[in-house]
Amino acid sequence: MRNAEFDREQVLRAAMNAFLHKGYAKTSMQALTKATGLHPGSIYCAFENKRGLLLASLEQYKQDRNDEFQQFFIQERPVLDSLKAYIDNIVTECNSCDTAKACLLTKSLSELAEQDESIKIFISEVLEQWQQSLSAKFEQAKKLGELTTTKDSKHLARYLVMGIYGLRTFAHTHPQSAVIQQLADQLYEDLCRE
Amino acid sequence: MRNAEFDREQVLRAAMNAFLHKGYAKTSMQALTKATGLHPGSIYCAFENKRGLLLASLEQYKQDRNDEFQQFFIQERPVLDSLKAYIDNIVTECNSCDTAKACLLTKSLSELAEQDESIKIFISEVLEQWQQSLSAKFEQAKKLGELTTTKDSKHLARYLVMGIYGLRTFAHTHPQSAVIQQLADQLYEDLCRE
DNA sequence: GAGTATCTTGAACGAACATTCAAGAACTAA
DNA sequence: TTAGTTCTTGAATGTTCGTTCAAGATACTC
Repeated sequence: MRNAEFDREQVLRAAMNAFLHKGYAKTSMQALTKATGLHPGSIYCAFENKRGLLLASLEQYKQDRNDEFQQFFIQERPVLDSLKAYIDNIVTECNSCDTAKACLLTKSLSELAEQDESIKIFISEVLEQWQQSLSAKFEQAKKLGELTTTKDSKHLARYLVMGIYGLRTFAHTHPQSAVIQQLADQLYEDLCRE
Repeated sequence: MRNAEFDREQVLRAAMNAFLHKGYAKTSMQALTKATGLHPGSIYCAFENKRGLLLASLEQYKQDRNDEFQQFFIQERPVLDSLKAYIDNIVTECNSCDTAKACLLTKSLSELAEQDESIKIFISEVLEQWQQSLSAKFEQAKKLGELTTTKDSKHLARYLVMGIYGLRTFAHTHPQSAVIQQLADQLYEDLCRE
């Protein structure tokens, strides 16, 4: 017996960054061996092929994003304050370097949805879960009396998700602009209105 | 002397569809020769290379989209009615086949922004012009008393653009869903409020 | 410490890629 | 009809791609 030598999470984060940077098609195996420090054989042994490495990276990305999400709502403060902090964090991402302003899930979805049905389904499910988490937070805010609106929590969550998608795309044409924060503020305001 | 035989617009629309369908990297020259009906030599003679064909396609896409935009506002009716019809048309696109729900500009931006600065600049400028056209319509609606809001027209245009970006991404995970229309309606409502 | 199972290594593979170019076809002008 | 110019054709090119696999290295078991 003998265990693999590499750190799986470390490898997957390196692959994540590579895919985020160049997209799936343009990220060559050569680039992936360089980024991960693994030789081709090891990658194929551990992840079957390039597609498998993307799937594993998406899975890791999902977990990382999930953990991050939980962190924002773990603190003792109004739910809406946590939500605002969560949105503002996304704004910060949008105003940072090119790699961070994109979301690996939506980027991969856009590139591969038409070519790979099962990847499309996987990503759609992850995004749906995220939406449901947000919906639960809106519901919580309503129950605690923080939020007074007649609108359905699920609708609010969808609207926020749509806004965040839009924000990220918008950021591509507006590097480090105060406009992103302005739009995010407007979005938050519209969500919490009446 | 002798003129080229092919119809440039027809060729560019075929290329546009190919790029929209598979993305730039995954659209091979072989696929492009098939889609356009042109032989490699003709493409390289007319557009220099694959990248040149994309640029020409983007230019054509810009013109087509511009013409389409103007059509919505040429009719004699309240500006806001035209705007609503314009948004609803996008909803229809989002609910149609996979190829139509994406925008070639944002799709190419997402794929190539980090690798090709001049393509990024070109696309950013086209999107900025679109935003300004929308801004002008909001301004017009204000002047005509259709819209009563304290908000800056440019801000409204940015918010709408963000919403449309988000709508298109959202549509990728929700094929032919009533939810898209619901979100668009909410977006329009938020824009025209107070 | 010998034997064995597993992991690592990286050169080698065929396939697919963007691009080229010389030969052939077609149109124009005289 | 002919000469000249331009466009079309598609096989060939060199490169890069994802993937394989046999040889070597390493750790565990008994």
